[in-house]
Amino acid sequence: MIGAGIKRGTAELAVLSVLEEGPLHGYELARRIEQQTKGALRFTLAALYPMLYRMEQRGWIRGIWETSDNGRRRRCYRLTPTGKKKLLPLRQEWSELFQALKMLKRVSHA
Amino acid sequence: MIGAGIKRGTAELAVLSVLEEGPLHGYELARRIEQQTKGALRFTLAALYPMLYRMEQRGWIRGIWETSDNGRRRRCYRLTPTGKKKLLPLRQEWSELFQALKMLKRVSHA
DNA sequence: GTGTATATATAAGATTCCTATATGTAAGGG
DNA sequence: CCCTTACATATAGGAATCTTATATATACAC
Repeated sequence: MIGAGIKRGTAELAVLSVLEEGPLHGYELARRIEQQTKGALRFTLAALYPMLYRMEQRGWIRGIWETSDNGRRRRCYRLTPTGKKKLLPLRQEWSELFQALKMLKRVSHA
Repeated sequence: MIGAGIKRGTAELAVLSVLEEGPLHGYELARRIEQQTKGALRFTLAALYPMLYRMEQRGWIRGIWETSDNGRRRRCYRLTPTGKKKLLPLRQEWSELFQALKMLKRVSHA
């Protein structure tokens, strides 16, 4: 059975997927998600920051403060080994959900 | 852009999809969703009933009280024309979401 | 010095889903 | 006749996620 969290957790998968490419800070993360999905998936920063805290507390990501070239202070997040291990089962859960919805569609058209 | 409701609204699509096959009451509805998705998608009745009220208030479904052969009182819901019209765009939204998540996956594997 | 882009943060609110609980009928076994 | 299981609807309390709105602060261009 698909867990309860999965149905809402689009942001979780999106963050993990983007961080898989490399470390990033929140502001850029939001832009990448939007760009890579061609604007289809979009998160406000107000939704993202609390999400990043939660994921850090779970040990999926780790953030460190750094100063960029322009002298701006920002928090750079990277995937932890634990977070990396979560990606595959998370994607499988999503895949299950998609298949389940397809089944409902198929039956109703039979 | 994908609307906010879509990411959580699995139950909504499931209910509409199953009701598309024909009128049903809540209890049976829950069983059909579980059966047709082979147990992958499952909703408790406590989650379903409030959902049915909301959908009725929006005019997507309409429920009427009836007495079954065994003499049990139950509320039978059927899709309204408005509800039927919502199904296609809802499925398109879901499709968009799936594609968006696939894009994130594809990029991260490039 | 004013605006725009960068960057993080919190508060208040809505929505959806869950567990737990309550109510009541019908059918079958012991 | 009592107990359990299946049928059937309903509400309360709580958790999680996402939204809008707001606050703060720096860098750069005009």
